[in-house]
Amino acid sequence: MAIKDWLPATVQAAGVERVLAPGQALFRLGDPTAGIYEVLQGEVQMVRVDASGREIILYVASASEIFAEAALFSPVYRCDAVTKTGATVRLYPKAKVLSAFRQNPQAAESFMAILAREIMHLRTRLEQRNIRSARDRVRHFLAFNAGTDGRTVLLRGTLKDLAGELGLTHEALYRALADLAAEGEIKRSKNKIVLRNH
Amino acid sequence: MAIKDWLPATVQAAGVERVLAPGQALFRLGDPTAGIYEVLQGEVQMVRVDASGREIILYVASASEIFAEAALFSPVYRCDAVTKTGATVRLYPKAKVLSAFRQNPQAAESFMAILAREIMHLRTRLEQRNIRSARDRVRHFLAFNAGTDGRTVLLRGTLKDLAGELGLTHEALYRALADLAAEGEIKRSKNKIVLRNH
DNA sequence: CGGCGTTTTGAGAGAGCTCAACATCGGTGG
DNA sequence: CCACCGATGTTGAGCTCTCTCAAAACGCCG
Repeated sequence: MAIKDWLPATVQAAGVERVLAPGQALFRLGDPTAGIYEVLQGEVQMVRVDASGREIILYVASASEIFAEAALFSPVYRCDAVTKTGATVRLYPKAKVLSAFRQNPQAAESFMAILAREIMHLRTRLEQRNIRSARDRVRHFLAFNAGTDGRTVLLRGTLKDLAGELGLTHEALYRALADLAAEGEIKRSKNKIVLRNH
Repeated sequence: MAIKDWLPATVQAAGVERVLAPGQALFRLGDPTAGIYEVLQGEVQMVRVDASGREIILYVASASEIFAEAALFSPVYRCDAVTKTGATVRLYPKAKVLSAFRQNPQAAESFMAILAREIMHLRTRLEQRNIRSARDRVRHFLAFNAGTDGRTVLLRGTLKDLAGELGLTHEALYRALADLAAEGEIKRSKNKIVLRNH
């Protein structure tokens, strides 16, 4: 769900773009919250530093994703946001977003719907990770992401990206797909996979 | 975050309890949405049946958890909710909840905050699952769940439960904890674990 | 005490990871 | 048009780590 589909136009207009150099921090733990961010290009890592100085990664936001939603409801950021490779982000100021929600219950409802859907999606992915077998994990992904016909799965990025999303190495994913195809359970095409009932 | 801490009292009063027998369905794919549910006791599985008749599990809700939040924004349920072992749930009717949000922006904001926090938590858990090594996964958990002193982690349930949350077998968790303790990285007590800087 | 669930330790096997080599594809520039 | 290059895709072989199965110690509660 893209920002432009639910964020009120007035708030969208208030968006501020910012280009981050590799290694640069967008905000740090304890900084007063400015608003929510959308990743336009690159990746932004949310990290927290533990007592012994090690970094723990909380989340890695990629292009088109929103992060720091919780900042709307907290006076300060609860972690650091850093980009390793550089990134472009857009900031939607907290005050503008919140006042839009207060004046426009419809907008608030849309935002809640987005958040609720994201929760559902994350829970499903987490459930997927409970599946040990690479093959079954791929099956779970395919079944859940099948289109309206229940059989066709369109692939967005590369298989390598998909491997990351599934928590597998790309080799394991290639092998699982090759096996499933060899046994006739799926049929692979350029940018899609078709499930076959057997 | 318990329901009673954020759901307006008027809506809470409208909650309806329901006892489910083992194997019973709470709702099915396509049923008109009634509202959101809270699990009081037992477990409720959200499942979807794929084209070839296999079940894919989307989520398993346990005691005190809320599920079907997305139902507030959809006319029909998008999956089945079934309990294997029996459960008690409480239903908060959709109309009551939504009207409370419309009349009371404060309540809407609280709900958004809950959802945003849940997203953050889920993302962190998902990131945790990207860690292969049992030991490092435990480290990630401990670092993230350390109290205000950055060193003490209070354990809520049993270690077995924790193993499930971490996506490890209980044996693997026991061994990882034993190793960390043997190397002096942590100190274990009755219901807590203390990190030691070294 | 007896029973049940959690915690703990042991041994073995399997599955995915790691490292490595190679194929394939798309884009770029001579 | 072709050579080159980088990234993706693919396959092979070995190893490590966790899972699985098993057994026993421990703690709690009736």
